[in-house]
Amino acid sequence: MENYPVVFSDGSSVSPSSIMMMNPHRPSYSGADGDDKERVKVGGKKGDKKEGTKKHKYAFQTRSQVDILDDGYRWRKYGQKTVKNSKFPRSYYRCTHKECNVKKQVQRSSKDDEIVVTTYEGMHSHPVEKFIENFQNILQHIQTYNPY
DNA sequence: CGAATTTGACCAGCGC
DNA sequence: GCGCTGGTCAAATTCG
Repeated sequence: MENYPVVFSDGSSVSPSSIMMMNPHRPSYSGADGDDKERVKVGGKKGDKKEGTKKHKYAFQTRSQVDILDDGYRWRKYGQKTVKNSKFPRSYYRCTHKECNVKKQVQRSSKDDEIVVTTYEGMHSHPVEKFIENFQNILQHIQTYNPY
């Protein structure tokens, strides 16, 4: 539906570099989009203004029974909504940082509950709180789950 | 006690 | 113009 790059890890062509792209630890992290002060639509309670600012989105489809993949950041769930296309509700997470407006959305496939689609939106403007030395190991672990 | 989570309500966009 | 879907906030609750 969207046009943002999608990386499939359940197939076999997983791209860890794509995931690392949102990791500030990488020197190449800066360059994806210098627009981290994007104005996103925030509810409608207050006088909000919808800016035409483009917001980057990255979707990752992983095969895992755990929807919460620790990527080094802390996430605070701010909502849960049921999607008509899925029997399972979609969870909305947000980075628990002062000025970090990075959002993360986790959705499971109705057909394959083991398939979890994680969509990252925005970019972290702060260093990783928890450095995961086994980050790539986690990805490898996910790939290992490939039954094919 | 503080922070994160839960759940319902509210709002905007799109379709009809 | 109304209704539906999807997305976010806010208050209360629970967890650590």
